Amino acid sequence: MFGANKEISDPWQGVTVSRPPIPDPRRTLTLRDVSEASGVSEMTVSRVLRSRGDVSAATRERVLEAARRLGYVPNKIAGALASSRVNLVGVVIPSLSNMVFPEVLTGISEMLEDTGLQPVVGVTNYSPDREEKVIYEMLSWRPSGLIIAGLEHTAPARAMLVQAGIPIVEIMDIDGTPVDSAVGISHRRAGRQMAEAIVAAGYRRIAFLGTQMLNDHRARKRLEGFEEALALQGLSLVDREFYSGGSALLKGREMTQNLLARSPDVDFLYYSNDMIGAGGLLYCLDQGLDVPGRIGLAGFNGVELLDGISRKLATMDACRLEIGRRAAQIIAGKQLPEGAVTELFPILQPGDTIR
Amino acid sequence: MFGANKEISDPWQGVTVSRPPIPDPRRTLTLRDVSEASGVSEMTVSRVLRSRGDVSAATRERVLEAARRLGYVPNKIAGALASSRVNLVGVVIPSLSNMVFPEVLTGISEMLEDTGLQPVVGVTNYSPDREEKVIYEMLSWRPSGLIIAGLEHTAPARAMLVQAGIPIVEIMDIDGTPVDSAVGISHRRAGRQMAEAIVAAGYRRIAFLGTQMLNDHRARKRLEGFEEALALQGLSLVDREFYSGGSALLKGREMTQNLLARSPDVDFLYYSNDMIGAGGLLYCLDQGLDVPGRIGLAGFNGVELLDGISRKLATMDACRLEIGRRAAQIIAGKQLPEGAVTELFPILQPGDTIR
DNA sequence: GCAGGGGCTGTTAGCGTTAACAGTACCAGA
DNA sequence: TCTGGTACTGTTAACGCTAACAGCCCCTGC
Repeated sequence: MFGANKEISDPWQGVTVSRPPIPDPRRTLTLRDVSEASGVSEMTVSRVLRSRGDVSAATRERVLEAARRLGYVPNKIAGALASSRVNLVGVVIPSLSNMVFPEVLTGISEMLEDTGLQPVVGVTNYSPDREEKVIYEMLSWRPSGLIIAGLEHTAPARAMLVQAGIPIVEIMDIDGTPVDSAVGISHRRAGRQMAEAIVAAGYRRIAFLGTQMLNDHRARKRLEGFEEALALQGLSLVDREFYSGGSALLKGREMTQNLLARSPDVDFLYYSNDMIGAGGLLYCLDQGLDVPGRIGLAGFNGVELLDGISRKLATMDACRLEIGRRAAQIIAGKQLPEGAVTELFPILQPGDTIR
Repeated sequence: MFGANKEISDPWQGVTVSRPPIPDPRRTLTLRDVSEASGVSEMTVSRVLRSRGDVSAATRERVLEAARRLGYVPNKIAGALASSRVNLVGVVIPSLSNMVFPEVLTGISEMLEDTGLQPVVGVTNYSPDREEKVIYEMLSWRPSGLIIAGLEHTAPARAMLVQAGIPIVEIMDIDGTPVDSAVGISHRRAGRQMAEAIVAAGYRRIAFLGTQMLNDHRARKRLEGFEEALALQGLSLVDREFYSGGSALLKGREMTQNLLARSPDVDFLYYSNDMIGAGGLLYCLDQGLDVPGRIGLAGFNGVELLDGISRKLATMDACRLEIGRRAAQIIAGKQLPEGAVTELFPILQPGDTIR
């Protein structure tokens, strides 16, 4: 079959002779077409297009010219099957609509840039079942590695990850046991630290406002750490308010209004993320409340996007960019060892909302 | 080769006999392994796992049990090559870090949900060269369709899209000639409409604040339409300020401060997007300026995220969710015809910042 | 009894590429 | 002159799966 090249003297003649029926002009091109158009074997074309092995300058030029003229685009499906090498890295994250994961992605892409590896994103919407499906789908493309947010997965999902035989990096969180390696921060510790800072600043009647989502384990762990540290000081949350969905800034405003109406004497509001925290801050400022004197506020994430607000919300940077970078490094085999936990340490930024 | 099943009576015996070297326990599994483990042919396993064709309930159960037990994950690379069907839809967008494209993606995923099609995202960072590479990369996976932001592409990129032989949907913008089909709004018209509304409200000394990016064609077209409409009223921009990169809210604040220092008598600020518009609004409010009496403001995009700010910024919804939905529908072959331009019409939301 | 048709399972032949190996031609050095 | 190498090109056999077809068995209806 591949011997057809032998019969060809004029490459153009070969094209029509060797294809019995009328060649469909919009059929997608193969290496074969370029091979026939340039009068060399498919293997040589393959070598030219991948810049692998020695090819004479003249041949290379002829092949490239033909490929360009025909508009040939290689078929990676076939290439991947033949070489059992796939330049894809799966990235499984819960959401794209808050600002945190896009930044992680930026860190990943940045680090993968010069490796020939390409990230492929899958979104789970914080649903464990959906995550399981996304993992299955991703693994079925046999990627070179997988980066996945969080340490909590369904049992089958975990089994798939173990079985996959590729580097797996669980990101964001390190409070748990990774399948392979992990890069992130301790959210429990982050919650504790914030609580300690708040209490040290003299606040005592503290409330929490956050997401309802059962599957946002990182938010849950922060709250657990937070309450744990309060308990050590003999304190507990005065009130709490949960939300789900909707516009974060507006939700923060509404939740804050509700909570202050219900518990007017609280002196600190701890939010599970910066967006709702900023909404709350805007509300407090609109109400003319003395921030941080009468009431303090803090969020989480260090969302740069919000820097333009008149008062800077206290927060903790989640090291998103760095997490993305490190995870990509592990997958790409740069520097870092696999099978280990890389802990990063967020910095508390007191901003203007803690006295 | 595939006849091996005939020799097997005990499925387990077969496994060791038919693989000359010691089978690597962590080798990735194939249909063959499931076939041997369940005592049926590879084809039957394939049928069971794809629920295609008739298979007896007993056999199906046996196969599924074996697949589950082994932890088999099908190899889509091989499947796609054999069936020349790929359930992937390429989505090429310029950025993930402003809020607009994630929402488009949401619309796309939502519509693709029940079609078996899966979006794969590529980001170009507003670089035409990068876009060309991303398109090449995507097409080399032979996706079922491609959704791409904008109508402006390099010549080779355009050629590739034409050649690809798959449905191509160019989204966001319709001011130009699509390769195949397009779904979007007229940014030129959007700019005109906003200018008309501003002039109708009595503002006369109008300034523009926006991105510097040469390759954000939609922002450029909005500005062109805006100036065009001003010209018809005998007006022109009093001043303009550009930025690139950085935190949008903060940038909006800084730009506004600069511009007002330079041109204190402007009475309207037209921003190229809501984020910098919101930053500007916060600045004006902080300065105690009378909005919208002394000075009016408007942005673009209808970013819901910002709804919690005390004063609502005038804006125009870019129909992002709907654009994503329609584009996905075209790719999936639902309802809409290919090869056509679908124009959507954004609604001007005057908010609280136009008098 | 037998034709015809489901229901179920297996076999064959690729899909388009690349790894591994097999040349061939030519040149340098012994 | 011959040996051994280098530079270049071609051939063969997969990669893991599915389309297409080829059975086989059993049942139904005449």
